[in-house]
Amino acid sequence: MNSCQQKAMEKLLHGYRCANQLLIMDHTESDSSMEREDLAKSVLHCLSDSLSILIDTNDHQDDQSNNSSPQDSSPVLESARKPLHKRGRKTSMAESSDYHRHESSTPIYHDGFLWRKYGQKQIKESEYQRSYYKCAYTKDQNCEAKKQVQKIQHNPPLYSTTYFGHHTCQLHQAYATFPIGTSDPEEHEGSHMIRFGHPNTSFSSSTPSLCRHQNQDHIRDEYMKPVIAEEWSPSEWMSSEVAHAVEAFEFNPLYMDIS
DNA sequence: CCAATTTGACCGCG
DNA sequence: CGCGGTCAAATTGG
Repeated sequence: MNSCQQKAMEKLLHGYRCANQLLIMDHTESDSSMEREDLAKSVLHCLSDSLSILIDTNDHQDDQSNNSSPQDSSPVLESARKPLHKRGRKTSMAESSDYHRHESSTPIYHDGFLWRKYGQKQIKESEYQRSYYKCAYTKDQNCEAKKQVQKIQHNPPLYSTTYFGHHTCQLHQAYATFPIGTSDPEEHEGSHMIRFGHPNTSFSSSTPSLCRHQNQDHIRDEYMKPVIAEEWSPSEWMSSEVAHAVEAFEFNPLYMDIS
């Protein structure tokens, strides 16, 4: 499995998790509409990103077969699709493993990951502050993923969310994992599935719990709350082969074999 | 009381 | 030296 496929796979998986999270959310909670919207957007973005990756990969392969001059063998991913930053003038962070910027009319808080804020700064040219987040599992699992959220325009409102690095943590995806191989329906019936619980991971005492809500200027922060899902069966949505493949991928993305 | 956020200090880089 | 990014002590609030 090449890196582009892997990338697409990761995106799709994340989209799957977001959709799943959306599905198991407590719809009776009044203040969850924002979160639902964010998650739905995340699903769309994951799908469109995966598509773009696959399309790019395809184009790239076509280029290579038609004309055997691979102009650029570096990863074609986000940087190629998103002309947000000038090429050849990369910042040190843009050069780092993974970098993805996204703009939307509302700030993205619920993207399916759990973040912890570690700073906020007034940026020179912008009249709005920039907020710095890192994965809540940074300490626990050395997950290096970070993101920055900044309002960049007032009317119409425009927010920029920039992601750095990729998630190496396992817990963030826990809500989307499912018991595999145990197809006994009794086992799920009436059982509760907690979003951040993972069947194969024990929680350490430093496992981040869920955060509080906070209002602050235009940068409003809201985090996910634990939600208990009832009567949800993964087999409804995924064939067992796919489920196995996904599990294999999650535990060792490099060894996954799809053709 | 505990954990997450806030916020000013600090630090490395250009 | 100024800027952006990060740290960590203080603060906040459930």
